[in-house]
Amino acid sequence: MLDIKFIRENKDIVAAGAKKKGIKIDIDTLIALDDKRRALQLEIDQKRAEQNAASDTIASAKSDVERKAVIVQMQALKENLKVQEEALQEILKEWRVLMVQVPNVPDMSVPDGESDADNKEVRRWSPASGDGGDTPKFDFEPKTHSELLLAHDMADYERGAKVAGFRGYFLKNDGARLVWALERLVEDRFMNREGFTPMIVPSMARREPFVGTGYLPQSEEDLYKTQDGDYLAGTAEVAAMGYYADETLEKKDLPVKFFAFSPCFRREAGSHGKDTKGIFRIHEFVKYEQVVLCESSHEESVKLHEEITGNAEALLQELKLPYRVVVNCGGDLGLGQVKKYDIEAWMPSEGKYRETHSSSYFHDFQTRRLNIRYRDDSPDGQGHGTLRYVHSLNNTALAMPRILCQIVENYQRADGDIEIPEVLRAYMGKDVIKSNR
RNA sequence: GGAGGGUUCGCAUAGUGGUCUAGUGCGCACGCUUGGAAAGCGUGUGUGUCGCAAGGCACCGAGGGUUCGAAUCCCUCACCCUCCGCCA
Repeated sequence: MLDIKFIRENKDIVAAGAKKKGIKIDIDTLIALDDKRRALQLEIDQKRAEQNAASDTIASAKSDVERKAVIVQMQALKENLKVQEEALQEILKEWRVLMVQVPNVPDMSVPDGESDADNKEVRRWSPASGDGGDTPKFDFEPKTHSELLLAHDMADYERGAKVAGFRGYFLKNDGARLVWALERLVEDRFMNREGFTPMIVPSMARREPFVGTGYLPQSEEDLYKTQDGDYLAGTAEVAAMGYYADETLEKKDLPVKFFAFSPCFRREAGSHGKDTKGIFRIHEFVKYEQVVLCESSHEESVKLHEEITGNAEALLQELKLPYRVVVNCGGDLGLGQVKKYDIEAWMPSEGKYRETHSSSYFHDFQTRRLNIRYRDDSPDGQGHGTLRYVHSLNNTALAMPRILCQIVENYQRADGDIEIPEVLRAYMGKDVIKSNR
């Protein structure tokens, strides 16, 4: 949610931002409606002032006659007031519908474009050549992750579908053990990093935090919903952001950094036919997410955005997976996002980089909806500072089992064996996953 | 699943239809006092919104209703606590 004042004062910027994101919204209609809202609110306030004054008169009236006269007057006023209040309710209803549709304004550095095809590469890394790394070459035809997992009895999709339906899966043997090894790796790395609070957060949550984070009402069809009206979250961001909803934080405690774990559920509506083989795109997975709240400053947001992006890159570098970072174009940004980097790791079987991490910042778009504030230092060093909305950011730390796709494909050998990344060997207790020759 | 109690200005409490635009205590801020501190005394002490300002309006868990007027009465919901039942 943007501040209506900001929208009124910067309607051209807001309109241009929406256009860049490819979102249709008529700002003039919203402002015209807001004019009505303001005018009506003023009239109602004046009537209420009259009513409040009369109330004192009635209470202190010397005679019943006097009292009666004012009451009759107020009865008439009340009828009038009621009509206006109902009119205001109608306007507010419409106003809110429009307000939650207004997207946040993308950063200047976000490239124009319609879809992920228009995202711009920022940098590349590969274990062979480091920065500016080339895409790796195989001297044999690389198998797909789906084939590799099956060949080593690390996954079972048929029984997955039998039990859990389309996109259902079981992970077995070294497939399951790789996930557990990765969990321990990422936990060890983030617990050695300053400032992150480890959290296990709810996956099932009320509607409010979904609206607060910007997933609702726009993406209703991407979410699973329970018969009690709760939703299953596609990311720990939802619950982690909800954690401090309606609270005021201390400036000295900022930035707040969560290392949040949760199961994730995504309906993948509209992805029919995409990535149907293997475990790249599935309905249920687990993820460690970095969620950050910081003071209300663009510079601070940018600094932390680079930091949490770097955290994810460090992990991929340790795993020695070739990757690139892209800056997402306007059309590939979510409603609330100001800027987003996707990190994509190399997928040899496809000859493409595929997304493993998504790192974005929102300014106060989410926290305005969630009502998360902090008290700023007062300008003169005395008394209270003003309350401000914190800024929010998030990035994947590690999502599983998706990362297995890139691991097994990049670490496959001509003989069919899969090497285990060096950093995982201690956790796995071996160096190689042997094929069943 | 059943029964009861609760949710008030940072904290604790008062408040059962009209001087409640919410009292008191604690805390906090500033000032006085003091050699310094404590105590004491005094003043102040939320958020949002409209307004150049003076000031107005809204907010007593949330949403509705009754009334000229609601923290207070009625309804619905959320959460917390206690007990009973069930379960781990």
